[in-house]
Amino acid sequence: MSSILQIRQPAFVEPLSVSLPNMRSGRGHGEGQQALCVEKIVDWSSEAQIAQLFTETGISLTVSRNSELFAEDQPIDNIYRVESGVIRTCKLLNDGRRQIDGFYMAGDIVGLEMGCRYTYCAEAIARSTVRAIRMRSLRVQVEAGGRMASVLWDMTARELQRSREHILLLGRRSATERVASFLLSFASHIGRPNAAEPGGMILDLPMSRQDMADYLGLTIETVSRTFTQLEGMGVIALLSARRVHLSNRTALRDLNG
Amino acid sequence: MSSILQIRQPAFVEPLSVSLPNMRSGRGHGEGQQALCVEKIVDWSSEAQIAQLFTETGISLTVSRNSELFAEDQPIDNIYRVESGVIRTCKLLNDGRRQIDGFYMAGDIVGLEMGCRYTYCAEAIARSTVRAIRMRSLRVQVEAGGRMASVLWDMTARELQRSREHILLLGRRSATERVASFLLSFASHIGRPNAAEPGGMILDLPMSRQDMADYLGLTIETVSRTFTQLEGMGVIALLSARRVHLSNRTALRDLNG
DNA sequence: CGTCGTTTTGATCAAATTCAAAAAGTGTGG
DNA sequence: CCACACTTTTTGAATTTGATCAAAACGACG
Repeated sequence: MSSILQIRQPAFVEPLSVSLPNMRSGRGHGEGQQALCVEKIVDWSSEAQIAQLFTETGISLTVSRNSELFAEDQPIDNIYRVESGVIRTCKLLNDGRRQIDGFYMAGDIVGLEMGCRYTYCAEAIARSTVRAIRMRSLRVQVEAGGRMASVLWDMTARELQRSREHILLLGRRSATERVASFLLSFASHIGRPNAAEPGGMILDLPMSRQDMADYLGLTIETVSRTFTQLEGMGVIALLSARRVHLSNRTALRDLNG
Repeated sequence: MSSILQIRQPAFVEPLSVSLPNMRSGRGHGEGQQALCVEKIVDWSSEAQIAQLFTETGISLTVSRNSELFAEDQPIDNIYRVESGVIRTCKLLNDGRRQIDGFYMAGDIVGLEMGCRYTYCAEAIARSTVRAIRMRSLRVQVEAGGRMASVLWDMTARELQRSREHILLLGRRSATERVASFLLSFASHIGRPNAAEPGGMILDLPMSRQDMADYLGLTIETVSRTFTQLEGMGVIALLSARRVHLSNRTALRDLNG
């Protein structure tokens, strides 16, 4: 029943072999004070601490467009922090159907998994640079306790939260709502949360329609049609295929369900 | 566009007020040895450790059918371990659409969140008992390091993994695949992974069709139709609405995509 | 300028939803 | 034990949303 006959050829993806020398973990940091409970504000001190850890003890790598950082089922060796470019993580079904879990940009952490093997793969959407550190060293740090243990836990929990938002989107939102929601969350992810830039803001989308479709659980055609539909409604303007002007942020927010 | 006019009345849910006295966190446990990397095997020692923590320092609560353990946006106070019954966690859209994230049964942990407020709610599907411990005390334990820090990180990561599987299901699987997948994963969650019980196994589903639909991103009608369709294919047998005989586990596995 | 990959648009199709109603199950009180 | 009210589940018919198939438009690049 409902067998998918047409198999989309997955984009050719270069494997990337990474081998890092063993390294000692960075020195443990002292007693961290309890995280302040300010809602919706990113905890910059932990962000900085993570950044420092990767910059000091991480190894820099360049991943070219469409090559993979790691593959599904590959033993987990490293964890990565994106320095530039964009990484997508995704899962594949045997018939080629693809689901993208997320897009990771400068400052984001990719590969935060605890099992023995990655359960999804990570590929570069555009030429990217990342810093890698050994997963093993993170584990040691966590067991050592202190601020770092709680920061890593926190990061994982935040990822889980994002993931649940994604579940809601895929399970219960219409195509229009999905695209609207995507534009808004990408805009805020890019680091321009809701600054009321007068006249709206311009968004450069680094990913293809196929990537958006695979993230949103739709087809390219539907994504494309929804964009033109939103343009017709005066909510966005398409400066070019990948350059969108969010003219009416409020309307967009209303559309998102 | 695509406005949902008909608003499903969300099932009436009793609020539950829980207030626990402050408690001291359990004593820190000593140096844990590195977790063995045996794939797909549940780490029973950490499971036992968590169980012990909740049993020793947790407060027991009973939640009646359809009453809530905690609500979305409520400040995070406790974290819970299910002792009996079934808890569902879900998110609501303002027009009443609901998405269920997961079903939690004996031994499962509910409410593992790091922000200030819950981002989803938890309700009992059937009368359940849970043990609650203060989130604050867990944080202290994590910062203290040791085995517990890594166990909690691990649990959160495992939840994230489950969540990504759910994303794949909602984004890229057909109705039939979703139901097949649900039956299999529920069967293994219930603790009977793939024991080749000759003649198949009987599964008692504690949740309504509405709950399954809201978990699978479908409607009750589609779930019901899919069940009868699977029965017609000889893959399952419906002993009663909530009692399913998985006659052909292999076929079910093939259906799941 | 021609080629190749991406995006848009159009026409048709199918899967799942919606609307509607019958059937089955549950619990209550006589 | 049965009658009655009420909820859940199943089934049917019509409708809708988004998918599929097909082709044209667009853009980047040699």
